Amino acid sequence: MARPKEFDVEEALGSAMNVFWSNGYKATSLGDLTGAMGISKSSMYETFGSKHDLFLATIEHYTRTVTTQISGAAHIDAPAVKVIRALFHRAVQRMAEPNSRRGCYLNNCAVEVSVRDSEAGARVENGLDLMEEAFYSLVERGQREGDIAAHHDPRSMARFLVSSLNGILVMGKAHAGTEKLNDVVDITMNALA
Amino acid sequence: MARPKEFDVEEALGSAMNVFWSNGYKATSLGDLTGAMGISKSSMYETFGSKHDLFLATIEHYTRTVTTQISGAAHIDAPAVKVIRALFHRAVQRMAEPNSRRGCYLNNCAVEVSVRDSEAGARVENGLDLMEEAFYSLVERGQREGDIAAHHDPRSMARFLVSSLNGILVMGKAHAGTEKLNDVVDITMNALA
DNA sequence: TATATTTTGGACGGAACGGTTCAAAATGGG
DNA sequence: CCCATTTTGAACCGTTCCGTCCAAAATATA
Repeated sequence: MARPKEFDVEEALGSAMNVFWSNGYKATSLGDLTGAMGISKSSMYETFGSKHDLFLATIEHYTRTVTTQISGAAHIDAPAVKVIRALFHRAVQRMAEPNSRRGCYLNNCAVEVSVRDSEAGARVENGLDLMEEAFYSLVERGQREGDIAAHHDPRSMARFLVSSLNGILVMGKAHAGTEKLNDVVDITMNALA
Repeated sequence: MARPKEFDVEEALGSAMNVFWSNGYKATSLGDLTGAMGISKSSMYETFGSKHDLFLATIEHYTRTVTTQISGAAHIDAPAVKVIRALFHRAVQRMAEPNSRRGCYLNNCAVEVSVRDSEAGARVENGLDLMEEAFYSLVERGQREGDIAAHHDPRSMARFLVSSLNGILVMGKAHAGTEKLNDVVDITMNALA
């Protein structure tokens, strides 16, 4: 038989995503990518096709990981509102760590390329929809638990949460401190009541 | 005497800003810029110094225009909450027009370059602070008028509004429709009460 | 060992990029 | 007309970039 693949495709995808995430699409060179992925340029083209194809794959990769992450948190045995608040606080905390101030990958992609790159745009839209879906089930549970006012449309509320989270992450890119961001989180959580 | 300047510097600055706004910093070439500005490469370097210097100048230019715009709206003879709502609705409407789906320039700059370009980052931060200041006076007025609950800290509320607006604009980059965005606006406005 | 496949590194091409420089043309006031 | 200044276009440099290609080395199975 033949020589088997030596590198884990999914792991290389994650490394590439991290570079795009930190630097953006245009500012990332092939050298940056292959360096982080730990493979040669030849293998990259063989496996993923092109820089752009690789980019699209990283968006899907991110969507896969982040939605399972939120969904995982949703099944924690705690009131839904507490879970939501924890998700927001963790996001704020991330923005305070100097090496993690990258925000949401979908957010970054939406801003940098979504309008001009329809292939990337479609994947970003899909990813945000799945994020909304994850929040949707949390909102529904919060309403059943009585912590979120029943008169709210859970669909709109889920959208509001996704939008707010993205807004907070953008603010975190410009402002360093976490206090300002936590103020915003508090008001956001009050809107659920 | 000498030959006078033939092009309006402020106007050229606006044209350059529009290109950066639509394409991002990295994806914008000198040709794109000089083409839109209607001047030669030589004149551009003579007047602005470099692509990066020009970029920084456009951020300041945007801050100048957008803050005077919001401050202008703030002096309209209408309840402050109505003014705020109108500002949000206009932003949503802009995202529906195919050629205006560019979001907030400060937002775009924050996402694309703020973390790695400290010079740009400082200017973005300053711009967002001034936006917050414009909303702050609106919130204070809204509280005096009785439309915004007095127990809210106006500073935090102003931050919340800036953050929410940015979140909505990011969502608008991925999702085409305005209905979803208006849902978010409604919930945001409810948070003021 | 022979075979099939993966991986690598490097070379290469063609293009685009940012930035510099210069000479010539254009312009308006003295 | 003369002069100071602006504007232009083009040429040029060195760099970086994406993508292609290939031959050699590495590897696991039969």
